[in-house]
Amino acid sequence: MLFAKILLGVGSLALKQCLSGCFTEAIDFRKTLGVYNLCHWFNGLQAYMFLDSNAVAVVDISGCFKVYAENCDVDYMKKLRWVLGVDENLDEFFAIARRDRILKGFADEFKGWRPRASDLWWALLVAHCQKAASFKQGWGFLHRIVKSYGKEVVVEDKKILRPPNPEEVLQDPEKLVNSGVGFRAEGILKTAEAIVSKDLDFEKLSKMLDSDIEKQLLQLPHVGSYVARLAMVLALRRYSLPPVDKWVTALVSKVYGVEQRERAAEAYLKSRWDRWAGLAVYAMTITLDAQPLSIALRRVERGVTTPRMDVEPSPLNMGSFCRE
DNA sequence: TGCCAGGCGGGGT
DNA sequence: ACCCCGCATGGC
Repeated sequence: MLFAKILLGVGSLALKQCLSGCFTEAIDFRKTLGVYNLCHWFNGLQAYMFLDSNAVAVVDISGCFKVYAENCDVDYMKKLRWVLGVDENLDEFFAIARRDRILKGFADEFKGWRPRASDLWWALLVAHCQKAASFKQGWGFLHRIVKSYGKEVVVEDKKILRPPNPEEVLQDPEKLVNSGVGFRAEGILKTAEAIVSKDLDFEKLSKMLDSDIEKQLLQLPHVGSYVARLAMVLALRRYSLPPVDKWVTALVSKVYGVEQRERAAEAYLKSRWDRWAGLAVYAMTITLDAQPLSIALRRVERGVTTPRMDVEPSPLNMGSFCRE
């Protein structure tokens, strides 16, 4: 018994294989797995995805997968399909994108891409980290948070870093502060409390209308409409309310000639994209490599609106964080 | 060296 | 319904 514990290592879970198989759907798994994924979880060939606190899926770019969990009684196939967006029909979104000045190229290159859904906690953490920060700075925070807590699971004899859960962050808030998140720490901690206390609950939210989900999220201190809506895109696949920040406002204003105000940009995005406005914003950040505003604007002017693989870090290429 | 950021909240008008 | 500032750090 004691020997077994030592083999497993302190704090690591003993996971067994529950599922394996291959998807046959026409999905571009390389892009689906690669977009906005940290280097610990995607290496260009395969990705680790956390389906819940006790389950990890290993998915490769050909669409083959294995699911490891403590307990195989859960319907992990359903969770995996949700996380990968296998059953999401984006035809309408891509039809609008093909006629759009910014997303025209994206519509061609990313046909077959599906946004991965992250869990609500990670989605909110990502959103908090993007407040008043460039893409590079924001994802730098996230990378440091994951490394600083250093939580691991063992999958296929390899130790894989996983994000700290909200309990672990509340237990040791100093690691959060030491990750350099600055004033964002308070909002992150309040969000963690709400999730631990079940005031905020994925199952509850997923039954609600988009506008009601936003209202619920806005109850949290230091969560405004940007953080709320980005989390809705990332965790709930709800796209009707676009997360509008200064970057998107300036871009929309320049490209479509609308007044440079958040309200105007939002109204324009909703009228153009209807229920896909949030996904359109997300796609804009991907296709412009989440470059700072001045560079993004220049690229749109020159018509360079598909990702450039030499830009690093970018949503498609986040390996540089691991090499810092 | 400084200055300021892809947001929020609390203060003003 | 606006505008302005501070917030704590990192990045240029």
